[in-house]
Amino acid sequence: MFADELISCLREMYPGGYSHTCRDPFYMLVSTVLSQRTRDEVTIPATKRLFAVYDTPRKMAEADAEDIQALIRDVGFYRVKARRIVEISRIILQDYGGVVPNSMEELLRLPGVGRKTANCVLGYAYEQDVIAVDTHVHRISNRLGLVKTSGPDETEKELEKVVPKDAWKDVNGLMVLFGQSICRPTSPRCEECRLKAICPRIL
DNA sequence: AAAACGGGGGC
DNA sequence: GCCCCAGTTTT
Repeated sequence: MFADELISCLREMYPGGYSHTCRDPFYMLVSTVLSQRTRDEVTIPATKRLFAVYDTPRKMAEADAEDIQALIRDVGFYRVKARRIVEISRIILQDYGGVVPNSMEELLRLPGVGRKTANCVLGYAYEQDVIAVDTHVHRISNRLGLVKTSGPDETEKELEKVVPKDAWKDVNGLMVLFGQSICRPTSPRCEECRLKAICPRIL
């Protein structure tokens, strides 16, 4: 299967792409940190509860981490995430004048921000051509035989070779939607998948 | 390279 | 009750 075939197929399946609550860089950064190792059904409501109280880097920076913890108790790793969100906000306020940085190098200096989170901010909020590789993207790319890789960093490099550049920023959202509904981590719904005729079903 | 962080949902 | 999950940091 060729990557551009898969991408156009996924675009037909999910015409609007992934529907983000908000593409503001700070909202994208905080919501993406909250989403780490945690399902959407939990993180989306929790992020909305959080921003209903603290809607700017300044308010978040001045917040008590324990008050933030109380708002996101159902999110995985909520204690460390609450502390990191306060620290991230302080750095953005003090070092970047309240504006989320727009380079990989600067984003990686923020606590709790790795390549996946940084690429979500760069791709979704700043519209840069990057591929955010999470477990969905890594699993689906290998399951479909698009790449043969052992880790997310390697997957990112290999996908950049086979995916048309104008689709890079959409790969994550499309594969997350596909991975949540059809090509799930365990017990994928192959019978209702429109790719079943050409899928090698690796994994 | 492996462990640790962690509550929620599927089975 | 057990296993896995929109990762990142630490050992």
